[in-house]
Amino acid sequence: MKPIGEAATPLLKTNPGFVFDGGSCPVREVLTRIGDKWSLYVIFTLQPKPMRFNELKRQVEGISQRMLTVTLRSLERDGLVSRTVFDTTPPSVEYRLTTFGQSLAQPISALGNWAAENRSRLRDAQARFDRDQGQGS
Amino acid sequence: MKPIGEAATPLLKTNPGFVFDGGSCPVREVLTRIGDKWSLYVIFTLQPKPMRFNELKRQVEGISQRMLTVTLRSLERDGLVSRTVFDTTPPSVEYRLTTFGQSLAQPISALGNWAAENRSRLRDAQARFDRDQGQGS
DNA sequence: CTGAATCCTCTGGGATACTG
DNA sequence: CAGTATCCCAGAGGATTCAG
Repeated sequence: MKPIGEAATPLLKTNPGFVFDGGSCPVREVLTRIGDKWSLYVIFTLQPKPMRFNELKRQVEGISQRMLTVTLRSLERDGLVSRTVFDTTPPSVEYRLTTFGQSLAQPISALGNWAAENRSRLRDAQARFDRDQGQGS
Repeated sequence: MKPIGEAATPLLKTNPGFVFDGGSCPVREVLTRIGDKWSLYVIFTLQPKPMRFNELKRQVEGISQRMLTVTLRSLERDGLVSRTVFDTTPPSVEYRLTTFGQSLAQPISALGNWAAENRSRLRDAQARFDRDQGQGS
């Protein structure tokens, strides 16, 4: 009996077969892990302060409850986020970035900076490309 | 959708207006663009030197021909990669990173460095998590 | 050699309903 | 409040085929 689900319909892919060979590109490994639709946003949102589930869900508005759960589980599994349960009358769970998770936020910031600085250039290039394609120069 | 960071964006202090929004969050925009399965690898592979299609395909081994074509088109559209056709008897096309593309390689390297340095820790955390889950205490 | 087009599969992920 | 379990669909991407 697996806690997360049967092999047929796994909520989380804790499947051990996903690991590539030892010599694989680490970038690929990392991007495969946190390059999904929500991980980075959750990490970012948790950076300022720990949050509870619903608070987090509100902040990362747009995320479905399922994906928030899945994403948090993944991040927890990676040791990037810690999960603390308070067995109060209304159950509350606090999620917070670990030091490890905070360290990941650094390189992500670099990418974010690049993105912020070059977004317009990117869009411009796209527009030009599309225009040229249409007219055939 | 809606911004999840409110007005406060504590992580990227260097970038005002760095908000997680589908339309205004540059990180999301960039990741949506080059956060696919192959773009980064192609950029990486092209970083040392320009390459032709098949050579590139060999280097990024594992990529399908279709995805290489699609990926290159996207990168070209974004102005990250330039495409030069040599109308020789056996047609050859050279792809090379633009200066713009090279600049993107920088932040990606930061992420890559983090990945390389923390891969074992990541795996360890995953293994521990999975083990704990499996035993169910 | 370079690439476009088609087919088809697999999985990410949203909506929803149900537990404790 | 904090999840968990199903259903289901869109889209990414591999394999294959055709074309310049």
